[in-house]
Amino acid sequence: MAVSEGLAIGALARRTGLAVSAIRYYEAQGLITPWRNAGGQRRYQRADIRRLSFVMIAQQFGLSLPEIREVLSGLPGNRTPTPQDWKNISKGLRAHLDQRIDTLIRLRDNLDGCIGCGCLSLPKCALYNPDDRAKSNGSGPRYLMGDTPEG
Amino acid sequence: MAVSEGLAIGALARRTGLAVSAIRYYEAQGLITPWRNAGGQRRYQRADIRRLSFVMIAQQFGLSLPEIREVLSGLPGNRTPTPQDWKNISKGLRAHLDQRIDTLIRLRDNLDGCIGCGCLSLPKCALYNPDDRAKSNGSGPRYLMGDTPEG
DNA sequence: GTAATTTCTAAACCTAACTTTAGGTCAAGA
DNA sequence: TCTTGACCTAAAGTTAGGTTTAGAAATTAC
Repeated sequence: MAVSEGLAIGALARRTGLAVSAIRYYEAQGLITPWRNAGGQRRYQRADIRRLSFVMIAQQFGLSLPEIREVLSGLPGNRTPTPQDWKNISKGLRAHLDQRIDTLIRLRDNLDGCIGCGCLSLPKCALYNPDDRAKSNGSGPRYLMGDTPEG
Repeated sequence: MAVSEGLAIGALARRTGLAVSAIRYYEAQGLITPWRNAGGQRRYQRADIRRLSFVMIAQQFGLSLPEIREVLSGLPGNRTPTPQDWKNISKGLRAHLDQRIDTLIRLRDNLDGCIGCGCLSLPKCALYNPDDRAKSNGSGPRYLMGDTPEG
């Protein structure tokens, strides 16, 4: 089995820990592009192990598959990615992760002062209208914990 | 409209920013329990505004609806919750959030040293076999970014 | 050469968290 | 009173991220 023959999908699955069905699904989502052998079976490059590993890590960081596809598009298409190539696209992940951590820390720091404060009066509260919910729809202001002060 | 008549579902929706359909869904999930008026329509207490606000905040913290139901079960059933009641159940949220933040910070601190390091050799990597993925199935070791060193 | 694996495609199924639709009832205002 | 808007139920649809199934073809092992 020459190297040029590539990896079968089952071998790639064993190397990455992913299910075969997941790998085919990722192909359908444009995250990985195998070629086909004479019999029509998928064949993968060794570099695809790293590619799928990157997908798994990025998922843990909270990126959706379309977002991961976007990040991966920063890799060179005409050659096997180098360590520097991976380093480059990882910067975007880092920024994404920093932002998520900041948001959570901000929420945490407001939890005691808000739910726990005893006033429960809100709109003053910092948990009022947080980022994620604000962008998710346009249906007017939201009053988290938003009873009127005397409520 | 006496206070004892309670809030209609549309009023509750406006006060919380939630969709009417979402409030009915939460009822089906056991998160909120309105009574019915003579005509069979749902009626809510003013305290339910705060209850739903709590649900929304807990969701942002990453809790599932069953988990939130569990947390809410710590509230007294026989009277309107006091600020201290809310403070008490918020402690569980705080712990949950602390854990999530720790996990993300650990992941972030390993990102540069792993994807970005240039070696890409892994299983040595700390991103290898992280918590969430490890518990999610038993299909053997996982080699995130797991090419062999010469790959 | 034959048997056992593996792989193939397409389509259906799954969970979470909701929304939408359809057809009908209730409530509030002029 | 009448009309309009709010509300009701049940069921189906939606999105993300996959898994499962079924029947057929390719590959590998002996």
